[in-house]
Amino acid sequence: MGRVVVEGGPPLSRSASAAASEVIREAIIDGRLGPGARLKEEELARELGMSRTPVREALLLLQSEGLVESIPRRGATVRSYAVDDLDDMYQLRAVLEGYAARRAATRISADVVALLEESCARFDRLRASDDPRDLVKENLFFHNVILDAAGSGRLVPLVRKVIELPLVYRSFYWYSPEQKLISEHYHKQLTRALGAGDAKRAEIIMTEHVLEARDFLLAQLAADEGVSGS
Amino acid sequence: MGRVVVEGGPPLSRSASAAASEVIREAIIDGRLGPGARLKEEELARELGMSRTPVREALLLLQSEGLVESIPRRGATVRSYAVDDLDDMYQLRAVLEGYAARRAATRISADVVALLEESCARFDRLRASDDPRDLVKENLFFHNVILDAAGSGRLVPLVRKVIELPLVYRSFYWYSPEQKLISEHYHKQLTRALGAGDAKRAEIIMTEHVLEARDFLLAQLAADEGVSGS
DNA sequence: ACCGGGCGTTTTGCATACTGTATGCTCGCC
DNA sequence: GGCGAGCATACAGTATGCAAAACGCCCGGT
Repeated sequence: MGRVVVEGGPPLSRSASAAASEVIREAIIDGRLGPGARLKEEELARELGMSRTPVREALLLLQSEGLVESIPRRGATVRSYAVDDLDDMYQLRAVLEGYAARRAATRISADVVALLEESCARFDRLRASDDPRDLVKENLFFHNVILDAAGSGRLVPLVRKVIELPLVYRSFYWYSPEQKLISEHYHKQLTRALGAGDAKRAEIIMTEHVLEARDFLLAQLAADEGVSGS
Repeated sequence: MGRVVVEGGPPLSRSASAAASEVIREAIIDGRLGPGARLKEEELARELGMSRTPVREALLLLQSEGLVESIPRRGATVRSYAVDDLDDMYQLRAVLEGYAARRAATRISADVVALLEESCARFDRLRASDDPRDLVKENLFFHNVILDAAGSGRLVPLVRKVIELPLVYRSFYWYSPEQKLISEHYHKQLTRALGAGDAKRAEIIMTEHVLEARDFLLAQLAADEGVSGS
């Protein structure tokens, strides 16, 4: 079952392997490929209209990002995470993003703050939407802007590793209207603190923001006991 | 010029790509392949006695680890780090290892503390040695024990990424006798704080320890202006 | 003499072909 | 009838071949 599992829209990058990693990553993050799903090289290659080689390279990349797990002679699967792992990752994320916020506060420029404000506005508009997908993207954008503003090249790939994964489980997380509201609030507060150059406060807000996200997610998981949304 | 640049000793893994990544990583870390060195796929394949495919995969892996830099159509080189990058990485390392120490304080067991004490003792003995290599290893061991004691599976690979790199520049860093003494002191203090379960203090000590290491390294770099050891 | 364009070489990127190993099934033996 | 060995199959791992892009070089022009 499930014939066309992955399928990109736009013409994509000119590099086949990069295109493959983008498409597969997208598919994993927005749930088309659920945790535990097998990723057969040949099948993916066929669906993406390319040979196995770039697919292999893409899978290798995704593995290094922690999205994919690969057992030596048995192929790759979408990595599934235990609750304890998620807890761990969110704590790490809190530490790292807190640090990012602290750095960003003293480095951010006015127009980047404007970007954050715009993101907040869009976030507000998207809250009404039923489909959480756009909201997830907007949220990711917000956090990425701060990450970039931190001005640490090494930080970005590190955080990506810890950020993207939990997104797999986001679907039902974002269904909570209160959570949407609270997240928007923290985004606004964060924007203000960064605009004011208040490093300590930005760090605190970000840390709390992430830890609350963890709490919500874990609570949902405990309630729904292992159901993987949609 | 350098014919046999890379060359492993033992029979290595039975997986060619894994073997390749190990050999190349070793070569980079211990300096046989200096920063900026070009890594031509065919050349490496020839020297390692395999085809280009596993070499490509190895390079991809090393790229994800930050040891190698690859420009799309122009091949891979050993990544060279500017002073600013090193600064960045050490700050990140301070944050991450500080967090690790904090977690470890409440999770560490008595026998693991004993391990740390033994490491301190060995460290003390090794201080006399001219060759810093053993000292580097002992230091790495100490930090790894704490990392493991932190009990966060996600933390270890993350820190590795930030720890391994600066090791390239380690050689002359450890030549300073005062630095040896100070490092040993911090290791002892850290061991005590962890043994006492004092999380806050362990974090502070570790953070300062790493940041001081950064300061020493950067000072050395500024003095020697771009000389790469030996 | 210096600069710009065209050609050859080098080297990556992708595709295809082959090999080895793990898995599941069936058949034969106990 | 249950169990283990052998076989078939499927798939990852590796090798090789091909095409296209980037770089250096040489040559002609100004």
